[in-house]
Amino acid sequence: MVQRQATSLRRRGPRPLSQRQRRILEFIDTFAEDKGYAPSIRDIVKGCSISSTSVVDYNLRILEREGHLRRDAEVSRGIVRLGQQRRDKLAVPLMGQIAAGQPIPVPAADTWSSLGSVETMEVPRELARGHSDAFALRVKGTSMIDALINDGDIVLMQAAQSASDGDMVAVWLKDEQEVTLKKIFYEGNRVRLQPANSQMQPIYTRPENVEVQGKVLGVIRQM
Amino acid sequence: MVQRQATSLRRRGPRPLSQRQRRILEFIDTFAEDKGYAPSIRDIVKGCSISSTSVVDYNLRILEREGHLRRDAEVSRGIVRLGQQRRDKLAVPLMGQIAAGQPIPVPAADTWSSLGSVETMEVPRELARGHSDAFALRVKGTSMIDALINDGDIVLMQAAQSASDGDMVAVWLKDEQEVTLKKIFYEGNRVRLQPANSQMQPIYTRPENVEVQGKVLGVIRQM
DNA sequence: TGTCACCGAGAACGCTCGTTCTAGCACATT
DNA sequence: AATGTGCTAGAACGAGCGTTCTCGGTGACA
Repeated sequence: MVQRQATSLRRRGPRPLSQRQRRILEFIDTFAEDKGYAPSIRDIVKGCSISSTSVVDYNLRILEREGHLRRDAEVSRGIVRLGQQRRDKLAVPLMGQIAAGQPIPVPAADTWSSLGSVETMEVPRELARGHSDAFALRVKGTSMIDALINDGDIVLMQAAQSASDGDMVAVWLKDEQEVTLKKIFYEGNRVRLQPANSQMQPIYTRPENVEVQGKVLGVIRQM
Repeated sequence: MVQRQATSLRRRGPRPLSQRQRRILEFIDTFAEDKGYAPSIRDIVKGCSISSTSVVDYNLRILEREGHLRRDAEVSRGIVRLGQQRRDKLAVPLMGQIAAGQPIPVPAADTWSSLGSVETMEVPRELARGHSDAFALRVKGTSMIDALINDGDIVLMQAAQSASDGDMVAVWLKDEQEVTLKKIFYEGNRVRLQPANSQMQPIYTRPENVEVQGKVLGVIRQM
């Protein structure tokens, strides 16, 4: 098991977690979500393919010292996860607005993971369907109305440079200088952009003119 | 300990809990909230001033049978409380479908509080805006498309018999024998039903023809 | 008066589980 | 080469804990 970390990094600040420690944390979460109570140390042994309880105990001490969980001594299943939002909600950054006249502001990896000051909102976990790097945008204007998206709606997005046929995507149309949300279909030497509203007509354009900016995971509208 | 119940009452239906059983349930909740994990049977013995673990076991069996909690056999602290929502997420019952041809199935108070088998989904608490008796419906068909609601969308509803001007409501149109989602405006001797889509025309009808069935709190669409 | 369902008490059995002790390997430091 | 640190392994101890068995008491019903 080669997962050693440079010692120099450990001297100062909170230490990065080893792969095994991250695995344990993740297992504790999924176990608790699944069963409704915390795993025992031997549950973790089995769930993470570890050979001994002492290894788990050792790593749990570290995780407790680093503030990721709390343990009550001598208490079965006394592990309590700390500092994480509720299991069935996903906190996504609300990046700003999406309007017809400008590209969408894609989060630059470190923009909000280090700097935690961006507004976030919680969405049902089912909406994101496993995409943990999702982000949200508030729609400005009614230019997306043929995609059944109104002024003020919130779209849950995932950054992407390409898409598959039928995906609902945010595309930047270079000629028109605007973004729009449409279902995308690649048809040989042209691209069909199909509104979600069946009563509306699709847009046909050249492949060079479209630039996929992200996939739409869902829409939330508050009345 | 005088807490005996009339035997005749026990024969049918869900039995009322004894004082001791209510005490145990309450203790489980406060313990879990306080510590972050479920109490052991001996914790309950101490916390409820009971003299034996078998008494707790006996009552826990009853509580499990009555659906107040779930127990995993042979698992320490394997008690999981059921039927109570967490504080900062909102679990709403997914009542079924809403289609144009039929009224919405309003939850009849006891329909899902006793019978716990209905599907539930979790929504962002902001969406419900304080309405804790909200419920959800899956939209069937594209008849609501002028309200920017598509086939498969989920609408978060609150039962209501009346509405204020500008509310987005589900109304049952008696003459047309269908439900639709519109913004409602009372204009003297007529009612204006305005689609959310500004490109669509409003419907005007007689007040007697409309029957408000619920307010729309929000819309969730999953791609 | 006897039977039965309901309920509580006490004790013992045996698995569950946290803890701890010893040992060993890899790598860095001195 | 000697020492220290980070980490993994295996095993055993002992307390925690769910389960179950026996015994007793109370009230309802016939």
